[in-house]
Parts: sequence; C-alpha cells; structure tokens
Amino acid sequence: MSTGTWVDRAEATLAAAGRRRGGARREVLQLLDGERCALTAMEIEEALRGEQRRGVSRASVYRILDELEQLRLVQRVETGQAMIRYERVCEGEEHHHHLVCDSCGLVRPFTDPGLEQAITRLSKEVPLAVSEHEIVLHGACRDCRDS
Amino acid sequence: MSTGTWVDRAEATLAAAGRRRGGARREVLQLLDGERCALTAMEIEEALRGEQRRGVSRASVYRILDELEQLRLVQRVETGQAMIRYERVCEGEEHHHHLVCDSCGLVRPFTDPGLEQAITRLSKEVPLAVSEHEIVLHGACRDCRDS
DNA sequence: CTAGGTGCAAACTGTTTGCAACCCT
DNA sequence: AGGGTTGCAAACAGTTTGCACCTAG
Repeated sequence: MSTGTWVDRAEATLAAAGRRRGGARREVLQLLDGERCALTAMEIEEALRGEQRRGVSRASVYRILDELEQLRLVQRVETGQAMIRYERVCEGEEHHHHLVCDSCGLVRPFTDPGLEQAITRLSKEVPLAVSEHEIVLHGACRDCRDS
Repeated sequence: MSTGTWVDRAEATLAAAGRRRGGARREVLQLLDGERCALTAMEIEEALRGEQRRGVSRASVYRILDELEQLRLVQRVETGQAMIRYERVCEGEEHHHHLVCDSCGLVRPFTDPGLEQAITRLSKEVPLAVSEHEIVLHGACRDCRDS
C-alpha cells in the first residue's frame, strides 16, 4: 500500500479530519517531507522565508505543527537544545532515534533493531500504557571531537 | 568509597573546584539529595520557599543548577513538558530513565539492565563519542488510564 | 579585605493567543 | 456566504543576565 508520499497521506488525513487546504500548510508539509530528520519551528520558518517560497508566519508554523502532531503526522523530538524539534512520522518506515552533538548541535538519526526490541519488551512490563518512546544519545560528533 | 551522601560528594567536588559555600546552594543540594526523581527549576524554587527554609531566588536556582550540571553532579532530563528537569547524578547507583504520563504530567523513574546493555553496545557502533543517553517512555499512567 | 555567592528586576527567547483579513469549498 | 486558515503583533513562560550587596575564607 502507501502508494503516495508522506505529503499525500498527510493531506488525506487532514481532509478526513475536515480541514481545508491552505497555502501555509502546504509549504510546511512539503518542507517536512523533504527532511529526513527533525527540524525546529524556527528552522522551518527560516527555510520557508527565502527562495521562491511564499513565506509562512511564525504563528502558522506553530499552529500547523501542533495540528499535525495531534493527527500523528509529525512527532516531537526533544534533543535537550531548549527548542522543540519536529519530524514527520512515516508508517511502516523503521522507527529511528537521535544522536545529538552537544558541541555543535548537530542532530542525526540512527536506527537499531535490538534497541527497539528491548523497548518493546520493556513497554509491557512498565506501569504505564506506553504510546511512544524516545531515545537520545548525547556526545561529540567526529568533527567536534577532532578539533 | 562513597561513605557519604550525594550532598557530601557534591560539596567536596565544589570545594575541589575552588568554590566557596553559600546558603542558597546548600539549600538546593539538600533538596536534590532528598529527591529520587527529576525536578524543574521552578519546583525547586517553590519547594524552598515555604516552611522553615530561607528561600532561594530564581536566578540562583538556575545558576546553581547550571554549575552543578557542569560538574556532573546533576543531569538534565528532557521529558517533553516544555521545562527542563534536573536530578542528582549518583555514581555507582543504577542508571535510571523516565516514564512520563502525557495526561497528568507525572514523571517516574525506572531501570532496566537489558536496555542499558543494548545502549552500551550501541554506543560503540555509532558515529558519535557518546557521553550520555536518555530514554523517555510516554504514555498514560494507571490513574489516567482508568479515568 | 576581596573574590565568589546571592537577590532583584529587567532583558531574552521560544511559544502561544487575540483578532481582523483572507480564501477554500 | 461561512467557517477554517493565515498574518501580525501583543502576551506569555521559562530562562538568563546586569548589577549592587553580602558573605565566606
């Protein structure tokens, strides 16, 4: 299935939720679809300001991200950088987590089946109906380590 | 070793770093020592305001937490609640992670050796000199699930 | 005595909200 | 035509900073 891209699924989900279309949201969806890792609201705003884009106001970026989060089309990622990051949620795609360089702020995704397995097992043993999990590894990336 | 409490180690570390003592810091250390899980700066400020305590200004709470974090006496915990939480770091004590109820905001610690093992293995495979890791499980706690 | 520690209040920064204009449907 | 969508600017909330006073050593 999932013949379309994430954008397609997102637009379908939004339509199903009774939302109309709008230029600002389309821009944000398009941008998020092209990113493989998490962006902050401000990074999104900046990315959409330049070039031939129409630009999207800060308030709209936040409103749209909030809306997409509720529909489970994006998810928050907390990297301990005092800003919330958001990334698209792809069904079927392997779940990934994040490496954060505390020196330069770089955020990179990584995947590990063994870890997912451990989390899945753990989720059943814990006194909480687990709906999501987040793993962040902090350290120094190669560039920062060398310098 | 570690014949003393965390407070003792903290005071020793601070002294070794050439810091003087101060009433505000002593209060914060004492409070953190009595807590088993992460507190926000504001929770700390409030806890120290009442009772027979002397009270510590907001600015000092933040400065002290920042100082303690640099000395690795406390660590930040990101629970996705838009506020940074801090908890003491105990050497030798089993590393723990967090369960967060997205409904009522409750934060609870948990430990899992298998998970630690998976993380340790993973830390060696990844393109980052990993210094810390953080795992947060989100969901609904029992009370929130029932209601 | 004197450098570090502390409180107060103002400044900052990321996020949220109120409201009027806009534009899909 | 009408209600969701957007932009602007003001309001917020948590955090940080400047500066004067205080205090441990």
